[in-house]
Amino acid sequence: MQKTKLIDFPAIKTACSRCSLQQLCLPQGLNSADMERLDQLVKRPRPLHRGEYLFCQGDRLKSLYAVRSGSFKTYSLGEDGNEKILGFHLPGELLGLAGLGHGEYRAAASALETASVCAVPFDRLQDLADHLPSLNHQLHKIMSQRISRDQEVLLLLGDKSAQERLATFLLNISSRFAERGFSAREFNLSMSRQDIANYLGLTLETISRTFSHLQKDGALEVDRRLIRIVDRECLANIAGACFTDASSATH
Amino acid sequence: MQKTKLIDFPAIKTACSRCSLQQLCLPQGLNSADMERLDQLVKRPRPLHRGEYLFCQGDRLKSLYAVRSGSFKTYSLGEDGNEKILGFHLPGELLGLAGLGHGEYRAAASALETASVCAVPFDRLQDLADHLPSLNHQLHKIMSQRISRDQEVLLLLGDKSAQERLATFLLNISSRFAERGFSAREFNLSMSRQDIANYLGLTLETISRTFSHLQKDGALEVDRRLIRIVDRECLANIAGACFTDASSATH
DNA sequence: CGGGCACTTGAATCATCTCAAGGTTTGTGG
DNA sequence: CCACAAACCTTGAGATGATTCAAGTGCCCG
Repeated sequence: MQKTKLIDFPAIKTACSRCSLQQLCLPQGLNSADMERLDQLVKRPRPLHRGEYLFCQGDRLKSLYAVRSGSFKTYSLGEDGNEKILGFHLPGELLGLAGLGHGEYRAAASALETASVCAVPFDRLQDLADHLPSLNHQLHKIMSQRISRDQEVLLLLGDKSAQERLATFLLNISSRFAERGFSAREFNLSMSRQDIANYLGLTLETISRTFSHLQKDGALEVDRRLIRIVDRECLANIAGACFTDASSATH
Repeated sequence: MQKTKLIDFPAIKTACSRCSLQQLCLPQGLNSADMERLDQLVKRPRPLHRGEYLFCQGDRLKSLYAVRSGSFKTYSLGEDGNEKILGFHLPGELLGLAGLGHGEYRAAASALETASVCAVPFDRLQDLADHLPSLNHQLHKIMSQRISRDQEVLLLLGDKSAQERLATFLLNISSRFAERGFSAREFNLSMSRQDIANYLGLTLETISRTFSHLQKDGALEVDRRLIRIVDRECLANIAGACFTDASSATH
């Protein structure tokens, strides 16, 4: 009874064709007829709260997910039980791609804050892609970009110092916020220091000290999880100039 | 005149349908008619010598390459000029995938030893994939597996010690050799200590010391680049058991 | 045979980690 | 609304694993 209301209401409000994330997401480059067909596959489950799982490592892969709002972390669990964070995911980004070749999710995904997703049943997406070259190419593109993004992280973890890693991380987050229409200068991190440390291959204490240091250098102002980039150039220098964001606005 | 001979001869000898790498490579899962169509796209350029480039970072992406024999490294060049190695590539593996979303290669690839490849013009591959779902799905699968393989490397670089990294690396190489019909116990590394160090985010000296240490512990016998795994279990324990290869033969 | 390159080993240094204590914010129940 | 606990963050001091610098060996190729 009530169920119908609860499902339909957000479905109408968030059709791909009206979604502000269209250009960052799966429908990018699709004409409106194709987008409509994609839209029919998409389910929009109830929002998740901080800490809830979207999927777990080893679950059978049923759907790919596009982040609609909020943010997620994906992480792999070692048998010693401790997690290693593989990535943070903002609206418009796809989750579950690594599982596609194995039929099961390769990592767990959990919400860092209240968050919602679009779920796309994978087999139906693949069927549709078989008939819509434009969708298929977009899928190729997204997967390829994911490969090159992961490789940038390899670069980061390869031989950079704590300062370089954190500075690069912040610039990366900043430009991803900017792409989504938020401020590149000032933003709230949705993840804890512990999560950042884990992701960057450092300890919580080192992250904390490095934040203090960047602040003392005048590159940042830090207030708990609120970050303001005061001197972007300084930060970029510290990052080792390996990060050149020609595009990002100072919005 | 002579050109014709030189091109045709290897082309006949190495059609996908007769290639021993079929099951590891792009044609996996294709029926013979489809494989034939793929085969018609494939060019097989002259072999490369040690140190020669297959492509450079920033080159316009024309083809994907499948390693046919020998091995390659892919690496990204920082503007400070030093390289960061992103991966080592054995026969059957695809090169160039990260560039597909950008239209240009994101890293350089050079031969570690005399090596040959199959070149697949990317736009024609994409056209063909648009009409052959089985090929398309295989492409998805390969890209997805690449994402999850890269993520395993993130795990490795995240918080492992030098010993854990090198042990994991060797077990990984070993099982990849085994998949290709070579010995899992004894093999020649095609890359230098410097390359291994770079890849694992360590220094040359640390790699050298760690080899000595693993040898002293009785896990390995090392003679220059010839590695014999003496005590696989010991090596796996050192690797942190994060590496479980249920399948690999002791061939 | 000689020169160069790849590798090994040692000793000192340094960045990050570990351990430990203290502070601040947030949420909860009285 | 306050008191308290839990979670999160900061800072310090000492330990440690990897790096750097330096010397030396052995192998390959001309």
